[in-house]
Amino acid sequence: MRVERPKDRDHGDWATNVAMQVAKAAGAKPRDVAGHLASRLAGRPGIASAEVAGPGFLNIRLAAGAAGELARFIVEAGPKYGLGDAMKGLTVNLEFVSANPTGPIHLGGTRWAAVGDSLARLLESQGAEVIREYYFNDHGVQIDRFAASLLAVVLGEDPPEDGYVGQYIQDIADEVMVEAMAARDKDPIERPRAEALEFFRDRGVKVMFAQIKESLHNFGVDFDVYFHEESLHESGAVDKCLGELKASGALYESEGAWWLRSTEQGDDKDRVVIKSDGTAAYIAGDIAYIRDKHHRGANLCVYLLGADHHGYIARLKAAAVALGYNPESVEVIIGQMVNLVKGGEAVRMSKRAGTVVTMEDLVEAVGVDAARYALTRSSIDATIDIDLDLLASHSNANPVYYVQYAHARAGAVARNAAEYGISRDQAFAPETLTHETETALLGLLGEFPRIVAQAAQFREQHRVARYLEELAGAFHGWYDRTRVTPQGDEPVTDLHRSRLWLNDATRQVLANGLGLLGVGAPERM
RNA sequence: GCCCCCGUAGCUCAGUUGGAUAGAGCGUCGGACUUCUAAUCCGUAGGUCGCAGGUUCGAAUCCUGCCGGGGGCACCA
Repeated sequence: MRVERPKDRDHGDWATNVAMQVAKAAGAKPRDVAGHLASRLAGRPGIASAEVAGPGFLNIRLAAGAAGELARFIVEAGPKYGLGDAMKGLTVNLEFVSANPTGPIHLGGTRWAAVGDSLARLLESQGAEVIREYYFNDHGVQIDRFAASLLAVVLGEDPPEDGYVGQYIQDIADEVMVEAMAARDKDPIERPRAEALEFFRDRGVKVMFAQIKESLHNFGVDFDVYFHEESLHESGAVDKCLGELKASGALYESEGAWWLRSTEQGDDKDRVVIKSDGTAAYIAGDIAYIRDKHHRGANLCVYLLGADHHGYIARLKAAAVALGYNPESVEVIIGQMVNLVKGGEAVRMSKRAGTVVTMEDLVEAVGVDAARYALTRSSIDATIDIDLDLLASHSNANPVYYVQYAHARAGAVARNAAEYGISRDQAFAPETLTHETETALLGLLGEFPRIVAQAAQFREQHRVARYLEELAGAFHGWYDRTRVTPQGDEPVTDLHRSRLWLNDATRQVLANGLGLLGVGAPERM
């Protein structure tokens, strides 16, 4: 059952299918139920008409003043318009990006940075407390390979097998060397090989991580917690956790290894947590990490992962269950991949071919706003193509400008109105906002809170972007056919003043919506 | 083989968790600036919603099967 804005304006301002839904239970025909409701609604304050239509829809038309009052409400609510409290009391640990510190963040990670931050804003808009978290995999063999790659380039050797290549390896190695010299450390390359490797591992990761943090910051994404996997091992948290899980029977022993019952959460097979040589598998860190997140107050752990990590869902939920938590306390959101496109053709990103696009490349090419908007306006279920040339163009193939322009335009209207002495301090006559573009605009403005609440509930930030495009369209149409300032020697009337409220209300909603996407709302363009 | 995502206008994608005549942008074609920002607006053309069944008052949406594209299936991390 729902009350919604009908697609067809002829069907009124609001329409509901309630009569069809309850007809069976009421033992009456849908149209009869609707007719009864219509007669009860008609004549109530604010309602102009209520009619039965089609198989039993109830079409409701609001009195002009009632619809227009919304403009005042929005302007007075300001940045708070659109907020809700459906998630009050919920503490969400939202983990995203978590790219390995062995290189810069690529397009894929950039998508999760934009989406994750937007989801965080959406959850917060509904009253949830959100911890933005980045899990820093600084423990495994890939870090050893990274260190070996740095050392190799300093020594002028060939990169190691499965090592990392690219200019950034040289740059980081240089930076590590410069820092070593400045600190008057012992020259790294004079050290024994094992010691030199450890030196580059430690310093190299620090430098790489600082770069990643800076890129994210410049992208407008700052995490509350940068969590080091290494710390779970160093503190003994992993060992302690594993010991308890063995003792409690949450893990079982087979073929000399200890297993997690991930099949109970839909996995193809159970997963090894403690290898038969007694060492911990990667997943052991994940388990201890989930416990740590809960201990830090999270009652919902959300993971935003790429499609290539789809297999993690079952094992992360199984990990929660093994720890005694509800599997619902772990939520894994899987997003599809990002493709690089040039001239209409897909380009396979390859380090060797030099076709890798990083977060910094993307920002440099198109700017933060265009980048974030392009990455958040699509459903995460859709694979997206990024065409740098297209995004850099200030054309309508680039809807971020369409929305931003609407905001800037509303700002210009307000400035002009001020010059004419039109201000919101004077009369507001909501019943004067009767132009068809005004009815449409007011209708859309009224939907914003519901759009935001649903976007948060379904973890679908793209709904906000799509809504903003629709709202911007309605605003441009209104701008084109009505005027806030008088023409010629026309006097200023209540209609002009009332339209300023509508203009400012629209600007507020555009700003609030863009804010949820982490995209700027410029005053001028 | 099994699991996940996708298939909607020439292209890129929405489609309010089952509603009324399936939408937007780009691209076509044609219009609108001597007055608040033309990064805009108005009009036009374009569809077996991958295919076939099923569920019901009603399906792009839910179920089953098939076809096509992408991703994943380690005692790696």
